[in-house]
Amino acid sequence: MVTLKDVALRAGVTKQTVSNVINKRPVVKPDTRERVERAIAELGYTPNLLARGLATGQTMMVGLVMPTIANPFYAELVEDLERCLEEEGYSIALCTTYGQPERARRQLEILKRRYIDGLILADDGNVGHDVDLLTEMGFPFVLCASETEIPSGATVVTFDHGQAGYLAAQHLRDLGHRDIAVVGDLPAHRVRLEGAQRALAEASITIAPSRIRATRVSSQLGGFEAAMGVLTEHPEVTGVMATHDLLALGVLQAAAELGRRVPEDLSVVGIDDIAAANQTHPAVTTVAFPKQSMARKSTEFLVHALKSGRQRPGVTWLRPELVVRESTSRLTA
Amino acid sequence: MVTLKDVALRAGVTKQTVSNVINKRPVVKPDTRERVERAIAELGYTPNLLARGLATGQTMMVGLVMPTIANPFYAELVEDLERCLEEEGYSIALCTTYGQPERARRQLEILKRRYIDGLILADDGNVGHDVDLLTEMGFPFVLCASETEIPSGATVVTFDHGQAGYLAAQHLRDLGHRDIAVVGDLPAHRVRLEGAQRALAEASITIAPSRIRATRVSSQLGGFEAAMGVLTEHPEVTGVMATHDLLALGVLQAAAELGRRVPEDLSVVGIDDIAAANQTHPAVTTVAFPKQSMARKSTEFLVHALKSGRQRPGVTWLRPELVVRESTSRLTA
DNA sequence: CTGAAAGCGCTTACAG
DNA sequence: CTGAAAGCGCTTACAG
Repeated sequence: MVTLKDVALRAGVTKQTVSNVINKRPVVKPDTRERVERAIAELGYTPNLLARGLATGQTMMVGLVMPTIANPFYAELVEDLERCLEEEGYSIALCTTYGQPERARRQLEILKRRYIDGLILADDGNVGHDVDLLTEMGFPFVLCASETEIPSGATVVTFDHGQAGYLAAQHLRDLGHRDIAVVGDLPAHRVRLEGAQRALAEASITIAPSRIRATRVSSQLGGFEAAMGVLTEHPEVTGVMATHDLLALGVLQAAAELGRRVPEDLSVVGIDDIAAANQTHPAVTTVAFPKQSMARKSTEFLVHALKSGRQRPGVTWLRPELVVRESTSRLTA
Repeated sequence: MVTLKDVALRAGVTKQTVSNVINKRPVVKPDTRERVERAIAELGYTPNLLARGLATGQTMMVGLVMPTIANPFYAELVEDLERCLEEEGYSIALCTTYGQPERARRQLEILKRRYIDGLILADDGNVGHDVDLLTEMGFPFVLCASETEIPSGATVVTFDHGQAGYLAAQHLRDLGHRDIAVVGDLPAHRVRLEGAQRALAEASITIAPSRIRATRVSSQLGGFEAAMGVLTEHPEVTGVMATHDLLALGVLQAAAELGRRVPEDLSVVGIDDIAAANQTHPAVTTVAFPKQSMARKSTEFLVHALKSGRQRPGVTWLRPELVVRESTSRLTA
């Protein structure tokens, strides 16, 4: 393995000068610089990041703490973050917690010993309680918050879930739907439901309690079951809002099972915009969360904290957007 | 930040002795050991992994190079690997390549500079060509191979894709199906198709070329389109094998669209056993790849190479397993 | 079983 | 603009 010393020897200068060249310090005479650069190229030298990290206290690694990447949402967030962080020269150490606080703590302990520069964590509602722990660990961090309570005193980037519900319901309302059912991951998605109710209230529509169906499990299957129930009991429903896309996929299946054509007989709208939502037939109209903005903002805040040396607490709200596809249409009758 | 020195000072010994205690070298007198351990606890000392890495050449990090974790298969593999590696004390640095060789090369370059201990890469058919590059980089690596050509000279863990196709088709065959269609990601999944043909040949069944449909895109939508085509043109088909589960989901949708009940009118079998396959209604019968075994084996080989100091080239084949769910049934008249 | 010294490969003041 | 020295926090022979 070739080191600074080898390069210095070859170029006939000291390690210091080589270091100056590498770090682009404008104190090296042009011809010296060129000699050093030639030696670097000839030897194929690349700095040992470990040694540099030890010397400078900067490892150029950031830790990513996620509940699970088996959930496409987090997987995509990780990829977006990786791209953003890469541009800034950072590599990522990945830790998944499976929502287990004790596991999260252990992972953080290890990251601390590795002296990563900073941390981006997706709040699954557990880690948020550890803001104190995180703060006392001493390195900058940014929280990508889920729908659960927004922790204070931290730098947080989060989505406006109420607005998402609002947009989904507003869309159904504007298409003329009046008898609307909700298939939802409740009470977790309470805020989304409230947003929907707000949109409908503007047209003096209320969702009958009998039309609001909490799912047994938060999956496609759960959406299927809930939709089978509500659509069988209340066939007059013309629009269904699912509080997330996986449920919407289940609603689609229930509609097929019951012989109701989507969107001709039934409009279905979801929230999240997972990839699968655009893979079904018909493709699902949904409300997209700007994941890429979340990645970009989080990176921006973290890098700022890293460079300035101090963290700027506060909450940044990201606005969701309606994506109209094929599963919704104007009420005809 | 508390260091070895602080502990040594507090315990009234030298750094060497503290190091001996930490590394559990059985050369420390019991009461000295206890004194040191008390000091460690009181100070809350944990070794700086960066410094240790520089001194020993062991960072206890392994790099994971994956095409993308947006594909649930790789995401789950990463999680399984994380769990296995964690048990051995390793953290993971994640790199996604998006199947771009040039990107992969850049990522490897950075990992090299970080002096990770070893590498596990999922072969997306690109990285396999870089066995030479990898070998010359000098650290141990294990390849989790995809269906494409198996690189030689490396330590490889892979699935028997032919066997997967065999099991899927054998299942349909044993249920009495004779007119079988294939919806496939071809030619990529050629080996799976050949396995299927082998199983059917045992019962003197051949798949008519008109029944083999390559998908336009390798997604649920692609499966839908291909199935619509083949089922419309050949309504006498009673069983469909999809070369992977995402396609099978599309086949299910096509069946619904065409008013054919699954499994009463049509049996559908997939391959992969992605989570979604067990979320649909009906749940998809499929052939599962033992991802966890892949993670365990890969970790085992890597750790062995790390400890023994040399890599043992060779290919390990992992056998898939049939998982019977609701989308297949015996052919009735 | 314990102590003093050198080294891992960098960077960073500090003289010249 | 360049050189000699100390230091980041560990580990590892090597004496005692």
